[in-house]
Amino acid sequence: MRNVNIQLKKYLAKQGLKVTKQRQTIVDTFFRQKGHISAEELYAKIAKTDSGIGLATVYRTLKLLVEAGLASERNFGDGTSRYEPAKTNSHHDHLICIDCGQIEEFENPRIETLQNEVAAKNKFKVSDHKLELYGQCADCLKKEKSSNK
Amino acid sequence: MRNVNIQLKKYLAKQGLKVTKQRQTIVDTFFRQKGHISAEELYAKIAKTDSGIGLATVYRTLKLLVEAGLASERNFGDGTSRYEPAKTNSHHDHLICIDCGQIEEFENPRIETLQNEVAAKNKFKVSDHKLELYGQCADCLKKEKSSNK
DNA sequence: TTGTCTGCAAATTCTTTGCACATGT
DNA sequence: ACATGTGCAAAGAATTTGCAGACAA
Repeated sequence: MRNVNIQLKKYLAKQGLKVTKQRQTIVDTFFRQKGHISAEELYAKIAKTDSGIGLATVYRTLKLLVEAGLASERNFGDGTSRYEPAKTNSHHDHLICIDCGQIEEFENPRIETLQNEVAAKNKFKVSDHKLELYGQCADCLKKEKSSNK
Repeated sequence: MRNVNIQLKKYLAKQGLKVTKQRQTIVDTFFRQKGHISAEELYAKIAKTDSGIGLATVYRTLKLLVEAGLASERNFGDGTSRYEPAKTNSHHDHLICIDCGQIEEFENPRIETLQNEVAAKNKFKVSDHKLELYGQCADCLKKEKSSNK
């Protein structure tokens, strides 16, 4: 996404921060993949072609992206944080398979509407939301069924 | 909750585990408060009256409760896990204030219904779900308004 | 030039584990 | 008796931070 790069540069400029080679590499790699990557995983991916970038820098850059509003941090229950590109519509949620760990996305405007109703009822001003459904995906259900025969 | 204690004892018996003084203290204290407590906080609460119970045991007991289905573990974005009594209806979700950290609960059957529809559409068998709305609570909004004058 | 960045290793924070002794069953 | 439980301190895992040199503005 060209657009993301421009937004990031704007953000950096505004904050008096610098555009460095490492940041560019990390950001490019991050946005080149679909989503839900951990700092460690991103670090490993980068290390394949671009050794010499430290894990700490990956963490620092991811945090920067979150602050800039270009990425969001999620926590799906294993001990580690995962990051994903912030979609222009942040209105998507996750189906997480507790067997294979696969993460699917979905979105449902009607749920969204109800969320806003709930917030309004509680005089809450919502800025973000997270909805996660944990269970078993179609594949794992199939496997389970055949092994239980 | 008397009931919880009985359930726990059944679980322990079934697993060949023991009912110890420490476990009783921890479990009692845990269920005596409203919810969303971290291991460390629970430990501190216990230490006030009952020193000599180790933090490790608190962690171990909380894990036990989760395994027994009597508590559930949540992660609200700060680095620590929080535990809450598993309601008989697990159908409740959270409003989290990003300013003061206050956590309110709500429940909404219609959201629930839509979640199940989404899952069915994806051939997913849901066993648990987490919905969190992050934003500012009424109090913090009020404070913000008056300080911005 | 000057303040921000970076890699590295050390430090933190949260959580788990190993071990020798204590304690339910 | 015997397996499980406990406290403590040490170990682990994930993330952050201090520092001295490197680099963008």
